[in-house]
Formats: sequence, structure tokens, C-alpha cells
Amino acid sequence: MTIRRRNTKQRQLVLDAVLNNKHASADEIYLVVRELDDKISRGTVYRNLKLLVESGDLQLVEMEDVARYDWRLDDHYHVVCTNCGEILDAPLEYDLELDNIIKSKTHYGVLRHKITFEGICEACSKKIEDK
Amino acid sequence: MTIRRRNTKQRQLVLDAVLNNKHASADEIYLVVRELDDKISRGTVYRNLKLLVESGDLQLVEMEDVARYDWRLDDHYHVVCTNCGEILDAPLEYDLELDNIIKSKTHYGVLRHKITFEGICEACSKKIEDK
DNA sequence: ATGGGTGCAAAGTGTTTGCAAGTAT
DNA sequence: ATACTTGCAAACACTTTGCACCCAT
Repeated sequence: MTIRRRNTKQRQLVLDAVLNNKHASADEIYLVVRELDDKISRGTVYRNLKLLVESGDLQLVEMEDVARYDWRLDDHYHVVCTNCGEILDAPLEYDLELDNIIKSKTHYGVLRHKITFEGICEACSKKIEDK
Repeated sequence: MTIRRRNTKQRQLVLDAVLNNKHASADEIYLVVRELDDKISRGTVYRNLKLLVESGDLQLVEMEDVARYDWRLDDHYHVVCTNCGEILDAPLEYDLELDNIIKSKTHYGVLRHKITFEGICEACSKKIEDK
């Protein structure tokens, strides 16, 4: 007996907000949705984000401290600016071979891996130089 | 005017606890240290872990939700069991080339990257099969 | 009508911090 | 003696949850 999900306007608003805001955190999404429905609560946003990840409509991207949500569903890597926090999709193909290496060496049933590059974006580099 | 760090017994206890407990979380370290000094507070443990990372004596390894601490100071990758949470150092060399690729393609001042493999460890695989 | 969904507020985690007293140097 | 550290408790940020009412199916 699978749970039947309903299509509520709140759920749709949350999904749309993620589609229009790459790598947004739950709270950022809450603030965006709030503009369109000033009655929606944080709890509802958090609950729907979780449900949408479970149902495979969104991908959870755990960066540093906060949970972020992505509409890209394929495995891909990220580049984050350690100064301003900006997140970019990395221009690099997912390397399945790495999973195979780890699988054979550790005997883990390895499913996937995440790569996060940390650096300083151009804008921040300039700002820092100017000081 | 650099801050002069003191050698307190609490700081030493925290450092020793990390040295003896790979990938432990702050709270796990607190519990270990608590066995040796039942007066030490969580605040002191958290403060010292942060100081020890700043001074380069420990490395911070942000896994999923909680901060974990490592005495290995070189860049290396991790394998985590998504079932029991066990963390392993990945048997894989750090790939400097990846940083160079991203650096040239994104113009970020890329410093480093982290790779986290997610899978199921052997013990958990067996447990799951048995069901 | 039925049971999943919502708003609200309270409760939970993991971590940080203000403050007065304590202590390494 | 100086000023970094500690223990304690309150405060924080982010997320989850209990509950009574609501609404999509």
C-alpha cells in the first residue's frame, strides 16, 4: 500500500521555486514561495522538499552546513566559493570508473560519489585584491 | 599580535581523543573525554576542536549533517556506509589534476576538492540479505 | 467521506557564545 | 599580574513534529 500523494498548490509552489532557483536552501525557497502565498508555513516547505526528494522529483545536495535542493536529477559535481558561498555545477563528467575502483578495493556496495571543489570565484578574487 | 595558545589539560584531552578515534563527531569526542574528566563541558570540547582545526593540528571533515574530526592532515577521500554511517578513508590518491581542470574551466581559484563515496559496507550488506 | 496535507507553535539537533571565575605563562 | 580558558547556561540556526483543522480525491 503505497501512499497516494496529492497535488496541492503548496507542493507545486515549492517545486516551481526549486526549478527557478538553482541550489537554493530550504529557507531561501520558503522566502521565495512566501511571495506567492503569504500563508504558507516553513513546516510545509520543509515537508514538501523532503517528499519531493523521496519521490525523485528533486535532488538533495548537502553542501557544508545546510541542505540545498536541485532540479538536476543526474549525478554531477559542484564548485563552491568559500568566500561568498556561490555554487556552480562543475564542468566535469561523472566518473563511473571511480565507483568501480572503490567497489573492488573496499568491497562496499558503492552506489555513487560526490565531488565538491572549493575555491574562490572571480568576483571574490577581485574584491580581495582590491583591499 | 597573534594569540598565544595555552596548553591546558582539556585541550590535550580533546586532541588525544581525536587521535584515538578516527572520524569522531564533536559529541562523540565529548563523551570520550568525559570519561577522563567528568567536569569538562561540551562548550570546551567544541571550542577546542575549532581551535585545533585553526592551528592545523586537526582536519575538519564535514560529513552529511555533523562535523567530524580527523588527525590525518593530508587531503584524502572518504567512503561512508549509508546504512550504518561507518566512515573509511578511500584507497585512492588525491587527484591534483582535477583541481587544475576546474581552475582553467571556471576561473575559480580552486584550492582543493573533496570526494565522498556512498555505499553499503560488507557487514550491512549481509545484514540486509539475511532479512 | 477519508486520509493525506496544512498552519502553527513547540520541540529537537548540533553548535556557538556571554559571563564570571579559574589558571597557564 | 595578564589575558587566555573554562564551566555553565542561554542562545542560535536549521529542521522536524504533534495536533486540530482543511481539502484533494
